[in-house]
Amino acid sequence: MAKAIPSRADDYSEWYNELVRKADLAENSAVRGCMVIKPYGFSIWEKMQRALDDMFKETGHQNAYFPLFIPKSFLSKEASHVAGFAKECAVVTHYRLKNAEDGSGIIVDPDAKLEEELIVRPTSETVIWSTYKNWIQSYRDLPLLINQWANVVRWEMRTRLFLRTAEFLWQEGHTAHATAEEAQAETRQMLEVYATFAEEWMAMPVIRGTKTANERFAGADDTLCIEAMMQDGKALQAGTSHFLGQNFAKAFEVQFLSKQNKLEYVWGTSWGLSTRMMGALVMAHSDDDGLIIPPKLAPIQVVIVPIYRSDEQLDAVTEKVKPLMAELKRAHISVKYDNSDSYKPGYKFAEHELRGVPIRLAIGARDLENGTVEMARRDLKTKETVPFDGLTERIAALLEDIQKTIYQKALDFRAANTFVIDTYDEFKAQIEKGGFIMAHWDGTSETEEAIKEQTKATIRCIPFEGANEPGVCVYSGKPSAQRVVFARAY
RNA sequence: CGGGGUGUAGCGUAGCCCGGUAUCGCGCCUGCUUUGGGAGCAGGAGGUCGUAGGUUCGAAUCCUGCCACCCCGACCA
Repeated sequence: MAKAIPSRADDYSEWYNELVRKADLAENSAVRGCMVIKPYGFSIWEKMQRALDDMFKETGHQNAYFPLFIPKSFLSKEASHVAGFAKECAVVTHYRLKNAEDGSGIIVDPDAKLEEELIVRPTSETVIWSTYKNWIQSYRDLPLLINQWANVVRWEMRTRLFLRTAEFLWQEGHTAHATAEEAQAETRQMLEVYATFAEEWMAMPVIRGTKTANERFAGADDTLCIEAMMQDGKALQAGTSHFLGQNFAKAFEVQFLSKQNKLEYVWGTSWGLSTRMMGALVMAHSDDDGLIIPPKLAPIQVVIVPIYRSDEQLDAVTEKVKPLMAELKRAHISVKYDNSDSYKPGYKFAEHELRGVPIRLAIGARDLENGTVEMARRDLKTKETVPFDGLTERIAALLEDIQKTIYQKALDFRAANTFVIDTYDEFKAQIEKGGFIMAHWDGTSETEEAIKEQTKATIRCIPFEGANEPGVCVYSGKPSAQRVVFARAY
């Protein structure tokens, strides 16, 4: 039978799109640039949410919710912020529909025009800071550590499932602090939360670093990010954490009285991580047979497929499986017994591989006789026959091993596709082949722009670690203090 | 918004150049046999060919407008 999904090597975009659809994660909606996240895809997102939310709580944050609509005037208060988002905003201008007088259908009632247009939030800094103005008066009100889970809308020219949709789900943290140092520490701390999430939960290694001025968030003094490498060698920005300085505090007049009884502007941060991570999950680990979901994020960690010829055999297998399932659940391992009679085992095997279930068990008459079970791991596609006794411990250990193995595989892939380069000719040749390029940069926007123009490569980040040797810029030959990460990006 | 491509059954497609109301596969329904890697056979249901016009005795096919989607660019998490 033909492969369900095109090979990664043929056309990476096609492979990605087909996989997202076939694995039942999401599909295009009838609404331009939006997507429908299907139940299976959403269950993975829920696991991501829970993991992140726990880490936010551990670091002292609370959840809240702010409005979807932003009065136009709010958005214009911070000059660089509005400049950054103006081109991609959905705008509400009316509040009522009516039947057309000529009977041609429903039209917007021209009499129902809003006094002031509402913007569907592309991000919530402005509504939130206008609220913070009322919440903060004293140093005793600080720090204010708030997160919200929400949807936002950015009217992108070109969309792509999970990676860039007109509407997407995310969390956005917005904090206010008494000092710049404290806000900067918060920015750095939340980046580390994201990095931990990416590496320990998603099994996806990331480079932590700072964005250049060109790539900085609109309204921030400093933008930190984590960058991951996808299997086609392109970079994906997986999370950002911004130090907002006093920009929003000044724009929204958020001031507090300090211990010294001085009126001061607060210092802000914001940080966000979106459903784009679902795309990252697909592109970081999957193979031509389907998804490979890290065990820690898999909605189903173990699937059990019974092999039988008669109802009696099925009953016998079911009796054997029942106590095992109870035991797995006690060990907090999620398990599904796929006893549907509609499909044959081979079909079920392929289906669960497509969906990325980490471990598959197959049990038939032969196993009942021998006290064994066939255990298959999704990541390496290997299988072995193991004793039924002690299965729970074996499965727990294997889940951990799979989590480690796919992380290591991604790390090795990144290492094999990261190149230290010192001449512009080599730079241009390598960027065509993909991967990360560690090169010196003179620190100017002109050089960054010129390289982007000529090679489509951008500076993904100025990494915190591992590139701290002086040299000369690969483009201009001017002095450089450290190497930066160049790549083509999503 | 520029450049390219596609729109035919739930999904994937042939037919279009050279007009005569539609091909094949998957899926779906029924029955029997199957079940340790995507089952086999037999029978069956399902399409105003994206949409609106035009040309013609006759349009999936030719012409024009519109719409949608995909890929490449600009924009971006």
